[in-house]
Amino acid sequence: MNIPRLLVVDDDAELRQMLTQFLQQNGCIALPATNEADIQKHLAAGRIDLILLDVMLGDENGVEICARLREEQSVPIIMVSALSADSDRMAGYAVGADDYIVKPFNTELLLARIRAVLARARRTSSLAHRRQKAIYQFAGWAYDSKRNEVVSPEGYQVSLSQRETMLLQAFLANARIPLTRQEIAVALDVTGEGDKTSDAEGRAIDVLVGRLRAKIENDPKKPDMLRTERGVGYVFAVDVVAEDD
Amino acid sequence: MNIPRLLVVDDDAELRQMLTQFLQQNGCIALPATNEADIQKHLAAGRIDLILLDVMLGDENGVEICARLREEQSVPIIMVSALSADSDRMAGYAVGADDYIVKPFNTELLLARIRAVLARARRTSSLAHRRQKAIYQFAGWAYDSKRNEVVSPEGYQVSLSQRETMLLQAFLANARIPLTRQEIAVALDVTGEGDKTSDAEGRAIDVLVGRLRAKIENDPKKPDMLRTERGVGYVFAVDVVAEDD
DNA sequence: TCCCTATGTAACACTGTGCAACAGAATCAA
DNA sequence: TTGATTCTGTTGCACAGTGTTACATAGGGA
Repeated sequence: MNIPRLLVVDDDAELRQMLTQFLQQNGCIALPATNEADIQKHLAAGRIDLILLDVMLGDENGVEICARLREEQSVPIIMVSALSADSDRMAGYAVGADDYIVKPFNTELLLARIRAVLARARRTSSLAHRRQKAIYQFAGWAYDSKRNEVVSPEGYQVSLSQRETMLLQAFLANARIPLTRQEIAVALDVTGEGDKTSDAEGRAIDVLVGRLRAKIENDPKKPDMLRTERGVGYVFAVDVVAEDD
Repeated sequence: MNIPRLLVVDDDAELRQMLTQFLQQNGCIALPATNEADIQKHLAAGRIDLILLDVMLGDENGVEICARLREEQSVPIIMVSALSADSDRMAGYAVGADDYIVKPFNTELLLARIRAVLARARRTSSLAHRRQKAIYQFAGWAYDSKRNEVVSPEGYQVSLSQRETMLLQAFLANARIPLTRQEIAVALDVTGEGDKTSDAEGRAIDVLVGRLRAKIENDPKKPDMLRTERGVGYVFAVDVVAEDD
């Protein structure tokens, strides 16, 4: 198992220093950050397993930052705050924080919660770091990722374009989980370079989904597997069996 | 979007009753349990999205149960306890609890944390143990939650919109229990992000009910199943049988 | 009976989605 | 290189899903 990489976001230099040091001593890689721009930089630069986010960041607001991060990332976030009022905690949870810790906190407790969140993320980890399986089967279909072939239940071979293949892979890896256009765009943008929003804004995703439907749905007009979740995105609504090679 | 199914584990009958009722009123399906055997039974019987686990269970110990569950299941667990000492919380997190709530707790906060954990699980979960009741039968009708199809007694297939489906699910989960508009609005807004009152204030619910009636009632003018409870809300006045897949 | 309130619902407006048609980019064959 | 073919994003339009509004109607008490 890899050493966890944490991002410590706090505008109080002393506390930040203390926290990073403490975490380093406890087997983590702790990177300091002071504002949203910092966070984005780190996220772009490399893997971050968890963000420790202070709610009060001078002129920025941790809750808002958390909400924005959630829109595009699924990196776990623990909010840290001096505010213990229920309404504050609820605000934290509402924007998708994974946990909420009130200052001053017992450092051991902090570690325990970090471990809990990391363990959960690992247990359920999604798109990114998952071992590549070779053959996927779903609803009679088979997709061989090695040969990049798709075979229908009747035995016909269907050829998918590169883009369609990537889309199918994204769905196979997230069977039964609704994906937003935003998420799909990110999944399709493997380089991580391009402007992730560009795809999601237009209708490119819709059209692409339509094209995939045309190839793998029995009746593309009434999608059975690749369903629309209005106002959300799309779900691959079948069970997928993945086999090692 | 499915209605979350929670398991409320507590040996105090009164508290258990209060909790399940509160959760039902807030758009969840809440199932009561008193001990580990109960939990195992429910897990084996059908889909459970989250377990609310009291730490003190008479002669059993919630922390140990949690640890055992963690070994084989990845179902999210929120521990509930009267103990607030840091060491106790750490014990909870150490065995893999997703959250830890101290009694007495604000019920709104409880809801917020349940939503947070559910949202997290939904975002990332990929494991396939979403074994759920697949088919509901009522008054000759059948609703297949897997294919999301409704079939009339005569065998005609009826297609419901997403919203209508959610409404039907809410009624199926609360057959014979009158639901207020407020409760229905909450059930339709499982994510809890939107303003829950918005739906209930206007006539949106009424219109939606009308549309569902138009599709599943024999004579929509004289509703047989989906009855109006004047001054209260609506009741689904038929018995519902749920079958495993 | 009248009156007031709750409910039913048609009509409308707004938004999200499906998709055909088009155009530029990429790939391939010769 | 040229021309054909395939891939892929964009655009525009039709339509479906859903909430709102306005008005009709039903219930129930005085």
